[in-house]
Amino acid sequence: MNIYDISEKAGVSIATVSRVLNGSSRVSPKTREHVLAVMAEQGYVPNAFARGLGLKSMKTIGLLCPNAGDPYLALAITYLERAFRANGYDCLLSCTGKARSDRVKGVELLLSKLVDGMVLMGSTFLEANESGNKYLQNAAKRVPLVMLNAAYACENVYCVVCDDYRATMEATQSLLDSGRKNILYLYHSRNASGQKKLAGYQAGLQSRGLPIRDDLIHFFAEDKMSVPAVRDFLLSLAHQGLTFDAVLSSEDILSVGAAKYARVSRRSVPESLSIIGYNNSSFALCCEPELTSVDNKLEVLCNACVSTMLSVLSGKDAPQKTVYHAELVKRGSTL
Amino acid sequence: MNIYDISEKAGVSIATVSRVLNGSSRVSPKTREHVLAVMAEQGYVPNAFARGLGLKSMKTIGLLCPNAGDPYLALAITYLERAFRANGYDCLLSCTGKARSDRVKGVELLLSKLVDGMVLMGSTFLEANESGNKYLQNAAKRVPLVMLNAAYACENVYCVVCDDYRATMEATQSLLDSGRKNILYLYHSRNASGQKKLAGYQAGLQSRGLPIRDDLIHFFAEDKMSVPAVRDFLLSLAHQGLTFDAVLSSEDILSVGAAKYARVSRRSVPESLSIIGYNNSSFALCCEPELTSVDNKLEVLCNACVSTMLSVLSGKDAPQKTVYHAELVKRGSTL
DNA sequence: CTCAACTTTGTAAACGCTTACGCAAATTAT
DNA sequence: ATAATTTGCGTAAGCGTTTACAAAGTTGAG
Repeated sequence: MNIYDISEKAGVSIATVSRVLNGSSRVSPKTREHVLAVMAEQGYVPNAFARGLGLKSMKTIGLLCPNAGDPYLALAITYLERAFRANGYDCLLSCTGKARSDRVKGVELLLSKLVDGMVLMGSTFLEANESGNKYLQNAAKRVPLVMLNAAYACENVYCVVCDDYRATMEATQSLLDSGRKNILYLYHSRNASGQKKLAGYQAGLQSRGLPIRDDLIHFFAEDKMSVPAVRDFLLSLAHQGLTFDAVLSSEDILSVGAAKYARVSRRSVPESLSIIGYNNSSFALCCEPELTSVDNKLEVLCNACVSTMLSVLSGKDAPQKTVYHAELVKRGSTL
Repeated sequence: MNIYDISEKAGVSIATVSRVLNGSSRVSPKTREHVLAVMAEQGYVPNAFARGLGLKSMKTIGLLCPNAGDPYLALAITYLERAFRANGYDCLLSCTGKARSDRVKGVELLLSKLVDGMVLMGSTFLEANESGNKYLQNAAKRVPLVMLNAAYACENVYCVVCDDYRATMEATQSLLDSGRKNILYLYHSRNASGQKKLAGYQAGLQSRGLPIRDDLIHFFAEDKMSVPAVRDFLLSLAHQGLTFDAVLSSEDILSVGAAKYARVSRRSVPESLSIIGYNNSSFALCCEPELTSVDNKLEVLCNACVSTMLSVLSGKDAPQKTVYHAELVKRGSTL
C-alpha cells in the first residue's frame, strides 16, 4: 500500500497524493477530499522512511544527555523540550551514558535521524577540546551545536553557560564573611564545570587571605553520591579530628548528606555548621532548616539554548557564548 | 556527504561501502579497513531514512515519558536505555508532558522516526482505555507497545506492572498491625496506578475492620508536590484538630514532607508518627530517620520491558502481562 | 595450463516519497 | 475577444540506501 496504489484508486497522479499528504495549497478542495477519502478507506499510512528521504528539514532538534537519572539534567530536558515544542520543533532525546564511545554513538544516532540541530547537555562533552575528539567538529559541520553548561570554541558551536566559577567563589566568600573559617568542599564531578566550581572555591578562600587546604576538599564518586554515604564520610572525618564549621558542595544532594551529618552528630545548623548546596533543586527543601543553595538559573539557560538554536537555524547570527550569573538563594542553613 | 562520496574517496563502489556499513562478510579485510578509515576521516554518518527504506528496521526503540523531571521516571529511562543498548538497539526518547495532545504528538513523533517498538512509561497512558482514545490502538497496529506500570489489554500491547494495589494494602496493614489507628493517606496521581494504590490503602483498612475516612485522604496537585507545601498542609490539618499517628503516601517526596511536618511540630518519628513512602527513591534517604518505603523494583520492571520487547520483535511470543510484587523496605520511620 | 569453484567487487534497479518544472484549464484583466 | 495570470495537476528526476545479479579476480586440482 503506497502512494501509487492511492493515486491509482483515486484516479490522480502521485504528485497530487503527495500534495494532499503535505497539505499543499495547490490542490482543489474537491480532489483533496476525494484523495483523503481513498486514503482513509484503504487505511493508508505514509512511509516515514521514504518521507524523510525527500524532506530537507524534519523540524527536529536532537538533545544529548549524558545521564537522564540526574534530576538536574532531567529538568533541563523538560525545559528544552517545552521551549522547542512551543516553537514548532520536535525533540529527539538520546541519553547516552558517560562513556565516550556511548556519546559518539549518541551523536551519530541523532545525526542519522537528520535532526536540524543538537543541544549537548552537561559539560561531560567538554573533553571534545582534547585532541583526537573529532566527532564534535564533524557533527558541527552538519548541524549547529548548542552546548549547555559547557564551553567549546568551534565553528557552528554555541555555548550557554552559567558562571560556576564566580558563583562558587561568591558562595565561599559569603560563608567566610559570616565568620566561618574552615569550609569543607564536597564535589562530585571532575568535568569542566566541576573544575570551575572547585577553582571558584579556591579563589574565594584566597580572596580572603586563606590557604587552600587539601584536607578540606573531598571528591565523591558516583557510588558515593548518596545521603547516607556523605553523612558517614563526614562522621568519620569529624571522628578523625578534622574541624570544620561550614560545608559547600557542588550538588545539593551532597549538602543534604552534610545536613544529615549535622543532625546525627547534634550540631546545630546554621549556628554550629553552615551549609550551602548547588543547583537549588528540590533536595534543598528536604532539610530542616532548608538549604541555602546556588541557583544557576537552569530554565533561563535552557531558554537561551533554544533561542540561540532558533536564531542560527533561521540564518540570523547568535552569540558564540552566552554567560549568565548564578544567584545565591539564602535559606536557613546559613547565618 | 553520502555513500557516493565515500566510495569515490575510497576508490571502491557504493555497493562495497554499503557492505562495510552492514558488516557483510563479503568484503576483504583490507578493503573493509580502508573504507572504515575513509568514513572515520570524513565523519560520515549514514542517513537512517535512506537506510530504513531498504532495510525494514532502524534498530531503534522509542521511549515515551510523560515527565522526565520525575526522578523515578528518569531512573527508568536510564535502566531501559542501558538494557536496550546492550541488545543492539538504540533508544529515542520523547518527553511529552502530561497533556493528552502532547502524548499523541509524542507517539506520532516516534512513529514517524521509525522506531521498531515503543515503551510507554507511567500510567498516564492508561486513559487509552477510554473511548475515543484510538491513538494507542493505531500505534499498536504499527509497532509493538510495552507499557511500564500501566495495564491495557489490546492486540500487540504488552504490560509490565508492579502490584501497587497489593503493595499499598500490605503497607497499610503493616502500619495497623504495629498499632497505628489513624493513617493519613497522601497521593499525587489520579491515574490508574494512583487509583490502585488508593484502593490498596482502603482495602488494607477494611481488612482490619476499619472504616474509610475521607478526612484522612488527601490529594496533592502538581504545584503542591513539594516538601514545604506538604509540611504546611499537615501543620494546618493538625491545627484543625485532626488526629493521625501514621502517614502513607504514593510518592516518597510527600512522605518527606510529612517527616518535615513531624520535625517542626516536634513529633518523634516513629514513636509518635510512623511514615511510609513509595518508590524507595533517594528522597527516602534524605530524612532522619530514614523512610520506610515501598520498593517497586523499577530495575526489574525495566528489564522485563526490554526482554518482552526483544521477544516480540524477534517473533517469539511474550506474556501479555507481567506482574511483579513490590517489597516494603523497612527503615527507621516505622516501628 | 585449464577449468571449476569460490571470493571479491561493481552495476543497476528498487524502496516510497517530495518537488521542480511544465502544460492545460480556468480565471481575471485589458 | 484576446492576452495575462493563476490554479490544478502530471511527469520525471531525485533523495541515500540495500541488494540481486553479473563480472572479474583468485585459488587449487587435474
